[in-house]
Amino acid sequence: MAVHNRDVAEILNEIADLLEIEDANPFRVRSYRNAARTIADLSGNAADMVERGEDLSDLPGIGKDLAGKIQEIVRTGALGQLEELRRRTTPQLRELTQISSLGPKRVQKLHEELGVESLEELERAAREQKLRGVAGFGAKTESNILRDLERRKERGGERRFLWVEIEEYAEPLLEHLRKGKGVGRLAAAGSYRRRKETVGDLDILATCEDSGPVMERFVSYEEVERVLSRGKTRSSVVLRSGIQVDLRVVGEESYGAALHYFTGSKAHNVATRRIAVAKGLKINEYGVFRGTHGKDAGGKSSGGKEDSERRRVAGKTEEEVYEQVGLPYIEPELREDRGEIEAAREGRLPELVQLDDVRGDLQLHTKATDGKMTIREMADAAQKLGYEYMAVTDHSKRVTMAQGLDERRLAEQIEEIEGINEELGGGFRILKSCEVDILKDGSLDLPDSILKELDLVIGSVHYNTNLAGEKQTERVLRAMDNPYFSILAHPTGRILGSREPYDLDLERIMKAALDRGCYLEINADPARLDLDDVHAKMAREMGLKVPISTDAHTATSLGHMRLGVAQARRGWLSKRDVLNTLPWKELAKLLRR
DNA sequence: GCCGTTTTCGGCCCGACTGTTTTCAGTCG
Repeated sequence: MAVHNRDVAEILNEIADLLEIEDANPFRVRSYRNAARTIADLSGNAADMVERGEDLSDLPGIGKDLAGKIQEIVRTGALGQLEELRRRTTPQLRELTQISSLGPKRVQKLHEELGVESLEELERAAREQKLRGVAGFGAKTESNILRDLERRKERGGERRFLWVEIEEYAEPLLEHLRKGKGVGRLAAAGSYRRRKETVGDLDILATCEDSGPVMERFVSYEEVERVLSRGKTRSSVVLRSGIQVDLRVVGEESYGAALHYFTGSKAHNVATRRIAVAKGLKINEYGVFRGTHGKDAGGKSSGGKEDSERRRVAGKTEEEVYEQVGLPYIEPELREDRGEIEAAREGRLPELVQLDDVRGDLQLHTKATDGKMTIREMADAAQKLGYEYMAVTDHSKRVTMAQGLDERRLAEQIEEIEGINEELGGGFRILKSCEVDILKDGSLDLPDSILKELDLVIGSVHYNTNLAGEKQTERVLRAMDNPYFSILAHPTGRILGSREPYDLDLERIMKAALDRGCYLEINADPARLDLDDVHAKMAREMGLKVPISTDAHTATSLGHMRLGVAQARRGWLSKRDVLNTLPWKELAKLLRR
C-alpha cells in the first residue's frame, strides 16, 4: 500500500492531539505538528524519499527521532507509538477538542469528572446542565458549547469557504467599515490576503484613534448574526453566511506590524519572530521592539505596559518589519514558511507573475458544447480584457452530457473560427483547439486526422477517475505520447470540498511533459485551482512552464484568471514561468513538438 | 522533540478575550 504524505501528516497530527490531551510537554506536541506540516507541504513524496534512502532529518523540524518514525510509517503504514498512545489514552476525546471553547485541558477534565467521551455524551451532559458543576465551567460556557454543537450539526462539521465566496462578503463589509468614523487604513489580512484557495475565516485590520465607534459599526453590521466577542482591539462575529470575521484595530504606528502579524501564515510569523529573537528583537502586532531589559520577569504581562519599556524600531509598514530582521519584503502569497525566508535571505525571491502579464486564455467553452456564449461573444470579452488570443476548447464527443464535438462538428467549428479570425483582421487571434477526453486506455477521443488541424490540443480526464495510481499515471503518459497533445487540463481533477485528486504521480508526469514538450495547466476555476500551489512550485523547480487558463463557460468567468494568477503566485511562478504571458508567435513555437 | 552567529542544554512566538475567578487559566488566532 502506498503511503501518501497526508497519511504521514495525519498520524503525526493524531499523536500531537493525543499527547496534548495527556498534558505532555507543549513543545514536544508542537514538534509533531511542525513535522506534520513539513511533510504535508512537501512537493515530493516522503515515501519515495525513504525508498531512495534520503535523510529525512534534513527537512526542517524533523530530527533523528521523527525521521525514524516517518520511516516506520512509510514501511508499515502505521506507527507503534500511536497504537500505544491510543491504548493509553481515550482517542475519542480528539473530536471533542474541535468544539469551540473546548481545548485539551477542559476535555480531559470533562472526561475525568463526567465520563464524557463523545459529542453525543457532551451534548447530553450539557442539556442536563451537568457541565456547570465542573470547576472552571459555568452556565455561559455550557450554552456556548450547546450552540456550537447545534451549528456543527446544521452544516456538518467545520467549514472552509472558497476564496471567491469569502470575497463576496469581504468586499462589501470592508466598504461598510471604510465609511466608519475615524477609520484610517483598512485591509483584509489572513489567508484571504495570502490568497489561499480556501479560507476558514476573515481577518480585517483597521487603524483608528478611538476604536469604539468602528467596533460598534462592525458588530451592528446588518449581515452579522452573532457577536462572539467584543473588545477594544479585537472583536469577532459570525455572519449569516456562517463566515466568522475578526476585526482588529491598532494605531497608525503599528499598522505594518499588525498587517504582517495578522496576514500570517502562523508558520511564517513564527519563523520571522525566531530571527527577531536571535537579533535581540521582539515582534508583536504592535511593532518591532528592541528590549531594554532581559527576560520577562515571570508570568504573563500585558503587552502594552511591557512595550513602553522597550524601544520601538519598526511597525508602521510591513517593509520596515522585514527590514529589521534583515529581509526584503515578502509577498503575502509566499508567506507559508515553505522556503521563502531562506530565499529572501539569499536574495532569490521570485518576481511574481501579475494579472497584467497574461496575454491570453488557453481554455474556454462556447455554446457548441456546455458553454453559454458564442465564440464571438467570448472573443469580445477576451479582447476587453486586453488579451491577444484565446483558445476555444470545447469538449470532445465522449463528454455526452455536454454534447461534446465529434470530428464533423469540430471541423465546422474550425471553419467558423477561421472566418471570424479573418474578420478580426489579425489584431486578436482565436486559436483552434479542443479539450479532448483522455480515454481509459490513454488514447484520445478524436483521431489525429482532425487534431492536426488545431493550433493546440488540450487533454483531460473526466471518466474512470478512480483508477489506481500506476494505471492512472500510465493513462496520462500515454495520452502525452500523442504528438498533437500539448496541455494537460485540470491535471488532478480535484474539486475543492467535494472531490479528491486523482491518484497520479505528478512528478513522473511533469518529467514526461518536460521530455515531450507538453505542459500542465493551472485551471483558474474557483473550485479547481488545479495544479495547486505546491505542485505549481514543483513544476517551476523542474523548469516546466505552466499555462494558466480559466475554463470559462461564460464571459464573466474569464475574470477568474485573477484566481489562477494568485495560485501561480502561491506557487512562486514569475512571468517567465507562465506559458500564456508569451505573445502568440513565441507560444506557438513552444507548442510545436 | 528540535535545534544552535549568545548554544549540545535549555530554550522553544506572542497577545487578546472570555468566563470564571478574585488574579487567572484556558482557548484562540
